[in-house]
Amino acid sequence: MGRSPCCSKEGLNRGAWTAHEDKILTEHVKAHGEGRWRDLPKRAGLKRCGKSCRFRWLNYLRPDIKRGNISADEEELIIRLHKLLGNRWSLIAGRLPGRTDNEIKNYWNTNLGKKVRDHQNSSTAASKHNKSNGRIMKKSDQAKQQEPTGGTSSLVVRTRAIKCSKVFINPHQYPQKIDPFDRNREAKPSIDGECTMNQTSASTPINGLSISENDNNFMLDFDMGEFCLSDLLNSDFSDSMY
DNA sequence: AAGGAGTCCAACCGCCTATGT
DNA sequence: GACATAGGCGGTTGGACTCCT
Repeated sequence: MGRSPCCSKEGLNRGAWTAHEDKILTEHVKAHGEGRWRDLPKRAGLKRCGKSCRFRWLNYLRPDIKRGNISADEEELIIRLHKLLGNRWSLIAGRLPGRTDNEIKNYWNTNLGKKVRDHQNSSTAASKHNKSNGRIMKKSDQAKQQEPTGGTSSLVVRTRAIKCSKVFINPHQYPQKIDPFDRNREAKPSIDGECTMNQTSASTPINGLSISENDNNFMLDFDMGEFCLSDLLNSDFSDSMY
C-alpha cells in the first residue's frame, strides 16, 4: 500500500520562503495555534506543504527563537550533549533555550564536528594524515564517515524507539527545576521510571545525571529531564569533553 | 577581475512513532 | 489488533555567499 505523501506537491511553492508567506504563516499560527499542519496551508491560503510550514514556524518564525551568535557556553554544552546523545539534535536543542535542532545540527556540521575531529586527530595519531583534516568534509565523505563524533558511537543509545509520552513527576525523587523552555517534553521528561530503561544499576548522581560505572549503563540511565545548562556546565565529567 | 573551490545554512526528503478510528 | 493519518526527527541537498589563486 505504502504511505500516502504528506500532501500533494502539485502547484506548491518550494525553496526559500518570502516575507509575505512568513507573515501569513505567523499570523495564522498566532490566531489558531500550532498543530494540524497538514491542512494549515489550505486554511491559511499558503501554497506550501504542511511539513514545510511546520518547519518554517519551528525553526524561524517562533517568537522565542534565538538566531546566530552561539555563545561559548552553548558551544560547550552542545559538545557535551553530543558526546552523550550523538546526533539527537532535537534533544540537544531542547536543552538550549531558543535554539532549534536544525540550527544546532548545522552548527555542528560546520563548526563543532570539525573542531572535535581536529582535536581527536591531533590527540590520537599525529602521524596519520587525514585528507579531511583542516577542512569540513564534503557531504559524501561525511556520510561515509558518519561515525558520530568519531568513536563515540558505541555510547549512543537510539532513543527514538523508546520515546514516551507519559510523564510522571516525583517531586521527592527529583526536586530539581523543570526546564520551562523544554519543547520536547515527550522525549526527556522528568520521569519516574517510565522512560528510563534501566533503573537498577548502581549509579552515581551528578547534578541530576546518573552515571553508572560503564558508559553503556550511563546512557541507559540518562535522564533527559534532569539537567539544564548550568547543571551540565557545572558538572564534573570525569573525562575530557572530547 | 575572474572563476573555481570551499563554506554555510535554509529547506526538503524519507522514515519512524504516536495517535485516532 | 489492524490500519490510516499526523507529527516529528535526522540525514541530505542545493544554492548563495565567501575565499583563494
